[in-house]
Amino acid sequence: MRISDEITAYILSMMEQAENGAAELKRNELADQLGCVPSQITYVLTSRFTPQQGYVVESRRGGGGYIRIRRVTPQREATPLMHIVNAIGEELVPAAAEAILQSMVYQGYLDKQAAAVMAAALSDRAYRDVPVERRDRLRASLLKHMLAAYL
Amino acid sequence: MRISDEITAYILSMMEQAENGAAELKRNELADQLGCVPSQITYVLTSRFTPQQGYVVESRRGGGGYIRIRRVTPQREATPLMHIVNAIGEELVPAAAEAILQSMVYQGYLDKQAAAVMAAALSDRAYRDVPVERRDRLRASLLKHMLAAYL
DNA sequence: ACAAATTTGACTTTATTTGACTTTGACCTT
DNA sequence: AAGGTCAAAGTCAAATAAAGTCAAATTTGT
Repeated sequence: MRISDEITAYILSMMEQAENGAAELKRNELADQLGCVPSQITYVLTSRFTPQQGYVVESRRGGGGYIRIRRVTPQREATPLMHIVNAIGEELVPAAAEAILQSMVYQGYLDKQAAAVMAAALSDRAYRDVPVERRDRLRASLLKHMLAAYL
Repeated sequence: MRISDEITAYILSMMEQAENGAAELKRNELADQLGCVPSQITYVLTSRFTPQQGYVVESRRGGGGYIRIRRVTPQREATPLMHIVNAIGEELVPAAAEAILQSMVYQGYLDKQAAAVMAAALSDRAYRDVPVERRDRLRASLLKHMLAAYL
């Protein structure tokens, strides 16, 4: 069995145990327990606990640091919102981003102010320092993360 | 648990207790009570009770010295949001971004959900494709644009 | 066989803790 | 008034603790 699957399973079971549904762990400690290098934990987090999959990950470095993983959608029936999140690919052109936001507001999933904030974060005007060819990827990533946080 | 968090909690509870809302303490005494070195208190003060986070710290050395921590309630009119926006420089590290959002929520400029959305857009997690050395610039830019849009 | 996913480890960055040393202020003493 | 003593608080850098990054090496699935 893949070590990354074991890590995934372990985290999932931690989340079930915890009464608030959030798993909190120490990267080095867990790596040690499961016999892998710490960066393997990071890998699992970025490949299996993404916003698209309905998770939010927070962390802190330094003494007393930690990693916390929360589920933001009720696991079974995905909100229509998550459907949309899933439908967003790896890249997102500005017009598509606009369209998604507008339709979500229209359908009542998003309030106007939140949509305005997101629109600002998805506009090329905020990306002066980002090379043009990277912008659509960044835009897609930002939208997914923001939507997950909005839930 | 982090000793610095304990110190923080202790100070906060002192502030609640006091009828004027200000905590007054003796550095060496408190360090002794909580079992840490005195400079640890200083560390907590500079890392968690900054003006950015809405606190003012005054102190006096020498015999009969003390440290007083006050929460400064910003008068709304005097601090038009745009000032804050202007105060954000060209670069912004994650911790500073967090502090700004928290203090704006506390001051009632931002509702919690909007803050959560912004936090998601300011987290390194959303920047997988952005080179590390460009992230702080992007973060600053995004926050400014989002705040402007929120108004 | 090849592309995608995983595994590994060296290196970087951030946060906290600790302690030796410095500065300041109040109160004495002469 | 001048200086000395001691009780604070301040400074700063080293030590420690943790998470993040990145790219090379390996494994897996088609």
